[in-house]
Amino acid sequence: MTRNKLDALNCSIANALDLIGEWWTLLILREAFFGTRRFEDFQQHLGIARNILTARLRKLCDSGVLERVPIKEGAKRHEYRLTQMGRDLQPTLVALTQWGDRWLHQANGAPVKFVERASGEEIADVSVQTKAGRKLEPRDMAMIPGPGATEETRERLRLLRVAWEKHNEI
Amino acid sequence: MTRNKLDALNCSIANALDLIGEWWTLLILREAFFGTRRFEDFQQHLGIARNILTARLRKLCDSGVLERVPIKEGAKRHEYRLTQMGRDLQPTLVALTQWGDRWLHQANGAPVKFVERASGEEIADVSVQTKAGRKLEPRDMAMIPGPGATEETRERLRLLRVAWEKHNEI
DNA sequence: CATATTTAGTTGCATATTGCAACTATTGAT
DNA sequence: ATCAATAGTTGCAATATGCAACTAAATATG
Repeated sequence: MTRNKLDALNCSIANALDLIGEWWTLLILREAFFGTRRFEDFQQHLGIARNILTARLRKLCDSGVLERVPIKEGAKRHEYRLTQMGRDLQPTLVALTQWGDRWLHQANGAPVKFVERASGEEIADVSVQTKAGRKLEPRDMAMIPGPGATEETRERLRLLRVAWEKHNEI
Repeated sequence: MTRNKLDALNCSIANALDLIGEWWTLLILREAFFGTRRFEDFQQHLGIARNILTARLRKLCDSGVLERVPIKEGAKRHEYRLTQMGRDLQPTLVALTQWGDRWLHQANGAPVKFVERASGEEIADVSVQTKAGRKLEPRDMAMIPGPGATEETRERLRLLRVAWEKHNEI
């Protein structure tokens, strides 16, 4: 995709994918969560082409997901670190990992388990919840226009609601 | 990426992205959550090339994320519907949407709001939690080898733990 | 029932993206 | 001062995507 008419979609997923939806990008970010910081390490762990890695790291830095900082005070070499914006992708990455674990079984089960650092206790499945913490299944969740909705988005959501009232299903 | 050496990564994100990480795929799934079911509707709403849409829908059906069912009893035409496997991507998609809303501001705010259908109450931010429902920040979460971990994965996680003990940060 | 119009693709070709491998310029180590 | 490692860049081949025209079957219309 050359995501050119992207704005027309009026969709935060489209905007997000424009930044982090390219080939390799989420794997680079997974590596970053794994503690990888250096160009050579990303390259070797992932087996990604060097020119592509260059392009992806640049884009991630430009957009603020990673930052390029000196290895140590005053050094000329640098490393790539997650910013708050990058760390904030954690729920997305964990949700995607759990989905993969659940539906795309590795031969012997999940390669990696997520635990609370302090207790060692395994974390819960990432889920959509009310503010009170009640879990919501897809059918219990609805979409309504937000402040940035275009007229087209409003119309589509209206049609969606009408269709729901007929079928009561996704 | 021709994700060929993908297994070597021993990573559920890599496996998941192999299925749903291609250009357009997550946008097609967003459309499906929006209620879109027919080829022409996907094509028109997204503005995707028809041959690519064909390829993506086929792959999603083959892998069980969507299913191809007759429009109505006995009809020859069919539509594409989310399976349980597909609906199970909801937390991932909502998390990604919220990330986009938070960090990639549309001109006027979020285009779409997610609410509980019954109450109309806005949902919470998707987050990583303990089983007891305590919210975990990235620094409070750790990764340990799961049953499917390769020796290489184990070694990397060990190094990650060592590095953590030195720096206490991601 | 015959014909027109939708629908759901397929095909061929132009363009863009990615992979690969060799090359280069610094940096840091000895 | 020399050398190896690091972090890229460059050029070209292989893939993937975009675009527009074409097609066949299914449904709608008169």
